[in-house]
Amino acid sequence: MAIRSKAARSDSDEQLNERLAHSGMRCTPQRRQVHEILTDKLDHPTADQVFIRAKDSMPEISMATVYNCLDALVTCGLVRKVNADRGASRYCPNMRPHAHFYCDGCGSVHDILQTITAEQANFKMPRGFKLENIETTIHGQCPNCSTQKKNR
Amino acid sequence: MAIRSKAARSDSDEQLNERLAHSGMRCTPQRRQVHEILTDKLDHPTADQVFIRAKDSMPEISMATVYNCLDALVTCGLVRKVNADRGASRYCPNMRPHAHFYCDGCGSVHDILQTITAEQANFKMPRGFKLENIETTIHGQCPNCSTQKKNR
DNA sequence: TATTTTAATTAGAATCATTCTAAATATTGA
DNA sequence: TCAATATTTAGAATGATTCTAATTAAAATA
Repeated sequence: MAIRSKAARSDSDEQLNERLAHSGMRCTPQRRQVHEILTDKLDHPTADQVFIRAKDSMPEISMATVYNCLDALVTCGLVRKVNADRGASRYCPNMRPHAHFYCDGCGSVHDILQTITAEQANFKMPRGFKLENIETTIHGQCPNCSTQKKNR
Repeated sequence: MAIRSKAARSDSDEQLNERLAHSGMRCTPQRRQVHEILTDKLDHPTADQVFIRAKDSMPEISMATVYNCLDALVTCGLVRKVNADRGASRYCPNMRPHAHFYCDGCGSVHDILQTITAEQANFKMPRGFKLENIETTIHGQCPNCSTQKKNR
């Protein structure tokens, strides 16, 4: 069950509305639903997982719509698409700068609320290359996987 | 045309041989060919591009073999698989620690011979998470794309 | 409000990159 | 040489995603 008040929900709903409108897109029940799924549980689900969760309360929703909704949310800047390998893309509603921890054991993704800024990194870019954004992915073992490894 | 001496080539050939053997794999003409393609031109080609280049001097080679060879090279530690988005994987024979610059204009990938170490980054990992490796991807515009953008 | 325009949803086909399968070849070791 | 093992090959199968065309919904306009 979602642990947010009605007020909090309608707040984020308004923001959703506004952001979509700003990109010339409509706020539909499906987009609201997909957005809610992402903000409810911050586990970086794949399109497939979003589809399964969405069907609970919206049995008619189609996979194509889930992709459309996710795209819309990415386009209007409410969600990030995360790709650590060539597996299915994952979606993250946390738009503050942060790094992603990627468990090489089970493939789970977790936010690490820190980043490396361009200044901090002080990359000497070759002539002509324009640095716009630094993305940091940390690979390792999540708590589950690292204890399992020990006990083998 | 490749700009390396025969001596340099046989050097890397020996290394290839050794590394493959170390992982219990054989050094076949196809693997040699794929390895040479990667070291010849450091443009991070996709499996598809490697396939096209390999066919020049080995018209019989199959896509499955290219994948097999690339896997073999990755497994024996001579090549890295690079994934900046969900497009085709790219392959990089530079095994020294370095970051990748990814041009959002044309999708080209370039090595940046610098990295961020775990110490430098000083990530405060949540309890139980084991950091093993930090991967840095820089997004931006390559020289070509950034001048094109200006002149529009 | 009725009508037109535009956007979004849907199911299913198509596509792309990759992996799998099974048969044919090549290589290594006994 | 013969057996065991690894590699290559073509093509089928898979997984994730995108595309297509028809339908439905929403917004804008008359």
